Amino acid sequence: MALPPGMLPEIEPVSRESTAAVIARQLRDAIMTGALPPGTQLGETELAARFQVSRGPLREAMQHLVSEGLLRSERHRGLFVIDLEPGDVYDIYAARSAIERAAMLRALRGGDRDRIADLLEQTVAEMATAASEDDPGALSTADLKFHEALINASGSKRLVRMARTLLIETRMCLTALQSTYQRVEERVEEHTKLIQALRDGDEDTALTLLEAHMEDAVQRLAPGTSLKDGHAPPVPGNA
Amino acid sequence: MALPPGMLPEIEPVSRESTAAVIARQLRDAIMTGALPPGTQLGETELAARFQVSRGPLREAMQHLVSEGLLRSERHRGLFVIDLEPGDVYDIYAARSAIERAAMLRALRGGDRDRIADLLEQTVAEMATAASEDDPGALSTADLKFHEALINASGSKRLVRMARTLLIETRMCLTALQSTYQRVEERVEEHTKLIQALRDGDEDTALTLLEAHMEDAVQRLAPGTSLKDGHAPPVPGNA
DNA sequence: CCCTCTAGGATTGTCGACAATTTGCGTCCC
DNA sequence: GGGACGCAAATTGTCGACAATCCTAGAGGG
Repeated sequence: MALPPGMLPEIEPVSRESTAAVIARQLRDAIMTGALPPGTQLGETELAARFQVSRGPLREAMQHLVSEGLLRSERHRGLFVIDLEPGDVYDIYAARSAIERAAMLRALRGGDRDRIADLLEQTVAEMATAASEDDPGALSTADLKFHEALINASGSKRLVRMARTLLIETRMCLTALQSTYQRVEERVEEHTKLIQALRDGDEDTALTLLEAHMEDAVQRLAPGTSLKDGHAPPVPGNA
Repeated sequence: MALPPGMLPEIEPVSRESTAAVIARQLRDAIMTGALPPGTQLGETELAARFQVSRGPLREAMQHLVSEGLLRSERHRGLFVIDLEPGDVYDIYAARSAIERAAMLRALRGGDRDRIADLLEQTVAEMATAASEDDPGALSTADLKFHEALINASGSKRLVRMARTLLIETRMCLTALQSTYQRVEERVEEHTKLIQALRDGDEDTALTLLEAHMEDAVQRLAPGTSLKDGHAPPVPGNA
């Protein structure tokens, strides 16, 4: 209490994060960016050696990722990075559509629309920067950040929690099918229009644009499917 | 291959579930039903002794529940059952509204509406039975089963995954505030109308009814809040 | 030549013990 | 008597080793 407030802002224990959390985050990033391609088997012993920790904390990290849906565990067989099938692309975007629609609604009605819009515009600026530097990875990251910010702005703990995995999976989709075939200006434009509708408090437009945004993405990543159908086609196959 | 197909249906390894999964499920049920009240501290050593397992698998189970949001972990302090604040009730139902709306949409458009409706009617029958036996616990369970069935019927892995925790939290709400103050007939009636709208393929009615259903529940459990507002009031406080 | 059975290797699942950290209480000094 | 310091108990975090289980490769028999 002898310390004057304002100094040493946010002093925190030297190790704020648990070891397992650190490992989980690193693996998450590796999966997200494609450093660990889908289907890869993760050996506990090998990873424990690489991270310089025993198998205990590592197992905890793995379990965490399993329950998040990023890893698939086969008993007595091993852990594998999930591989996204065409149907999953549909499923991910359908779920995202539900979550982000709700987040948008809360942002629209919860007040502070301008503040939220400002935050979002910041991420769009990042997108523009990444686009001008021709860095597709950074572009995708900024894109995701936009949606993450939107959901955070909803103020709903549970929407945020549920969206975390979805956004990672989205990133996996974008990494796997890196050819987005979309002009960057168009991509930025969609987000900008979304912000404008939010700023205006125009619910119908905002929700419609959001839906269209998702629909666009699905049709780009998994041609032939549409969110408007109730179910994804069983398996497009390898035709 | 010597066994004729059709016999011994679904023979499975003696231990199909991992130890941690069994423990997690048991704790989940205990939390759900209120046997472990919110705020309870769970000591690893004590639980390990009770379950007759070492702390390893038990820790895994705990971690699982933490990442599901049912337990709150404080580093070097212990694990506690989450306690739901008034704002959480709002948050839970807002999230449920988003998920179930999406599920309903997929059920409506995905075909097999009649089959789904039949499944749902089965759970409503369970509700009626529980009501006639004046068993509020069973009534809540059947109620949850209705919504679980609806979400399962959507066929979306991710909607199902996200809903799991939400439904458990809902059960916690119902247990904590057991006085529902709602006539059982009314409760059954709401679900029945929902099914009818689904059967008819009447999207507008179904979605509206669903929204109203959630709104009703929120106003009953957390009076003074409404899903129509963007944010829950910061904290109703103890006025 | 194909199928079956068996032995080996490798991986996960489980356990008990040790180390690190936090909290609460008792003591000491002012 | 009040406050700060320090010790001790309890709890979690971590580790290495052992046991159980599963896949694979190879030999043997039909």
